[in-house]
Amino acid sequence: MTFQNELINWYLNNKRDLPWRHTNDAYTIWLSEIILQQTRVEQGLPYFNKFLENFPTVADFASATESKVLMLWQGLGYYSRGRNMHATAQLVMSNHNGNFPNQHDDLIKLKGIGAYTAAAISSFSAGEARAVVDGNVFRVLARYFGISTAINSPAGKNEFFKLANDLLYAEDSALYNQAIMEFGALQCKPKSPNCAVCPISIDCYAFQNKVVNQLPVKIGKAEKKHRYFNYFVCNNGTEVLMKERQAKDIWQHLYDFPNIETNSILIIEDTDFVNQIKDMFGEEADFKLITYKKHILTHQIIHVQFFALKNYIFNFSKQKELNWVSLDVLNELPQPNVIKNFIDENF
DNA sequence: AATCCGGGGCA
DNA sequence: TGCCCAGGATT
Repeated sequence: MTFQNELINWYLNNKRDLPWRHTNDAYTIWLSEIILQQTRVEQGLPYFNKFLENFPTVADFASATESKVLMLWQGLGYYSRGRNMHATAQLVMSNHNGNFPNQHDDLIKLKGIGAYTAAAISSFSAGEARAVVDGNVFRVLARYFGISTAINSPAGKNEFFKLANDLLYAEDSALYNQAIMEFGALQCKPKSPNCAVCPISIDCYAFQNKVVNQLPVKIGKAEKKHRYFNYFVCNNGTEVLMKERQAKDIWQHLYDFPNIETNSILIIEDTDFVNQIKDMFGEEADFKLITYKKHILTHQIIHVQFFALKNYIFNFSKQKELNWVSLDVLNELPQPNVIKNFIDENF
């Protein structure tokens, strides 16, 4: 049997029952594909159901507020995906008469849709002969064919894309694309793949040469940057001071607390720190440390300290993006997990 | 070409 | 702890 037929055969016997596999509606598939970018199926599944329930059509998505979209996205991470979806939904309404595109060349122009997602949507919804190349496909091809070109280098991307498209079973690209991804996710896993029961191990370069754990090759891994956020919790019993985060940084358009970022972990006795606080909150400001959390992102380790603040006077002219928010509606504002968790534990 | 953008699961 | 996940945008 050919490589392609082995994968399809394996898929038909081992596939998971996932909701987005029961439709060829481009909008629904788009929802699933954006949610699943860099996200495990188990983690994304409840979000997919939630979005489809709140926004049954692209028109419903387009007419929502961005804040509503980010609320639904809360906790999933990579929030630009949610913001890009919102912009794309509105563009589909204005430029495509509300009909979600299902052709690769139209899809690739939309915000948040790159090479993988354009191939996935066009293949799954229209049967277009485009090979998907995601993390699973990189891994399966690298191991089976013994390719040691780094998958995150431009040369590697070209090589794997060309190979994937050469291998594509064009008569049913959707079936084959699903098959190779599912095979990577369940059988040819990153850690401890079950090569003992693998149907293609006899022709697998990595298995035959005992280099399964050396493939695929990935380069880079920049050092994580340490940042120190010092949040000031101004809670008067009915309202709390919240800040909408602005452009060019993490958690864009999500809400956190007034923050003094420092270059190292700070201690409460630090004179410069105290002066900054008094400049921000007045001479009488009184504060004490509530808790410390280490919050780890892909490229940053954020050391978060929460301070309770009392006897403060706030000068709104210095911080226009700050607003008092009633505790009753606090859960209607999208927040990063570290903030939401703090509120859940302390309010 | 390199960096940024979250959060969670797993060995 | 380190790596990876149905990647894409930005510089």
